[in-house]
Amino acid sequence: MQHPLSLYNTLTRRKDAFQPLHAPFVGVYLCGPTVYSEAHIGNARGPVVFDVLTRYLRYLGYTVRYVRNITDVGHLESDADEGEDKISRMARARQLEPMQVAEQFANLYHRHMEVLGCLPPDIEPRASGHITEQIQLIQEIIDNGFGYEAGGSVYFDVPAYNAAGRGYGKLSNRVVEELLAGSRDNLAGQEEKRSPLDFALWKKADARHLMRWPSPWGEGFPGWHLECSAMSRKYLGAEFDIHGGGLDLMFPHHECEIAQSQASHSHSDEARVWMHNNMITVNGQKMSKSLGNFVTISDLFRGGSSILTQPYSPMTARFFLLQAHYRSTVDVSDEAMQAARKGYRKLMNGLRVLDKLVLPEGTERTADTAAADAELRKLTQDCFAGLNDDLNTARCVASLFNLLRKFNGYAANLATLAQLSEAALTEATTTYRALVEEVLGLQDEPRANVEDLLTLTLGFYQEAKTAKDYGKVDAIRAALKEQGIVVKDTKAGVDWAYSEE
RNA sequence: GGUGACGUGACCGAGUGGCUAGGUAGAGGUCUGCAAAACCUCCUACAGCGGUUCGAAUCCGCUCGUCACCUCCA
Repeated sequence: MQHPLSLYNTLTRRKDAFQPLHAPFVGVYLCGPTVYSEAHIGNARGPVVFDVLTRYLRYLGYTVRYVRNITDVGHLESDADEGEDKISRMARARQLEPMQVAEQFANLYHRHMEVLGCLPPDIEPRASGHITEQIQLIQEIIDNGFGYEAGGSVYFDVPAYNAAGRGYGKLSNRVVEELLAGSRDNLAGQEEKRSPLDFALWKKADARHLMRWPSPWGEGFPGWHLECSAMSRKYLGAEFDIHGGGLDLMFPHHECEIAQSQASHSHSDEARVWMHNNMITVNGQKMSKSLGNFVTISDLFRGGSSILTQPYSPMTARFFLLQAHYRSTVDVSDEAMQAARKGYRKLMNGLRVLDKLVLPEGTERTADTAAADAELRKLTQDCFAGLNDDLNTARCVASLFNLLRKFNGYAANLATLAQLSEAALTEATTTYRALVEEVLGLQDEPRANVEDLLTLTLGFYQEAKTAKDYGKVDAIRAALKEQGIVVKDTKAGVDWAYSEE
């Protein structure tokens, strides 16, 4: 399985050739959504990027196990409130069972991911379903001397961990002393912590808290970062290949995950390669819930938000995201989305051109096809160069357009295909289709309205009938029958119905 | 304050020191009943100032500007 795929690793701050721990198997974990509200388009970037990554790894022949969690418990609103988590809060506000809130948003998320062309993960574990595993992880951390119980809660002892030489902050390039100097000390619950850097592994649930589980330390709920450490270990092992997430999760979330895994019996950084996708921006500013400058995925498809005035289709959004490299910010605007829409359609039109590239009968193929073959092969190989260079989908898309221009040129004058060998052409068209559809995951999105087309056809039917052109009338009837449509001539005029055969 | 990014043409967005990224928009042309699509040609760049180099968008320094993380966040 020789290939030159290299990936940028946040942990080493370098691009390195990708080497699976246990080829041909590859384990990928992506931090999934917290299902307490609807996702916005910024939240879609990670899933789309890692969908392309897992698709490409599979294309390269690896057997991928892709795990993306659902967080339905445990993320605190902030340390300043009474320790109620987001889902509880939403459930209380809407008078719902907390799991009902989680389920509704999880279902919506799944629908959105599907239309965005993201294949479902192989395993989608929920935090609430892995309380036992999380409790066990906490116990291991305590046993290893890096966690302590205080007032029914359990905290991770960052100074002790760091003193043991484990390098807290190595992922995000942070120094414990500086973090201490810059930390705020006016946060609620702080009095229980030995150090302001310590973070909760288990939080005691107060009387109001709806989501609660029994534990050796009393009734409570798991800390923010624990689920990913526990669930990735359960499904991918103590050490696996790739862990992904948004750049804003790097600290503290991923830093804490690594600390937890190192401090548990896993004694690992969880993943060999840590990948972080950059943010979507609006006028240069990060799209975020707290800033309020976000467009929900529903609003994106529906149109009419203050940021995007028009609706944009799921595939337009996907193409838009893939036109930028995942480690760059990407700025969203109507103008940018419209440009993406046209680019996407151009790429789709390209798919329809592929099958037409056939040398006309009777045309002699040129004896020496070396020059044209070499040119086409170069363009074909260019498409992989981008992907292999840290999943640079922007370069890949650009190369596909270059290849497409060539295809369109041939399509305009099929006789010029004589300059090419059959093999080079097939290689190029196969690559184009595979990269667009299988790897980038861009599918044709039919724009035509079937009923409108049908009405149009029935208009021609009526004309033919009036002209007593019964040959044409029968032809239209037969063609529609093929589609499961029967034409009905009634006194009121021409109508149609679905065939009941 | 600490840490880390980034400033590319009308817009978005790639760029490994030397070879036109690409998409959208704009201009001209081919094709065409009209149009669209497609193809060909063209146009507007590398924040500023220095430096290293035969050569810098790409390396170094300074200045200006923008942003991110340090608090939940993809």
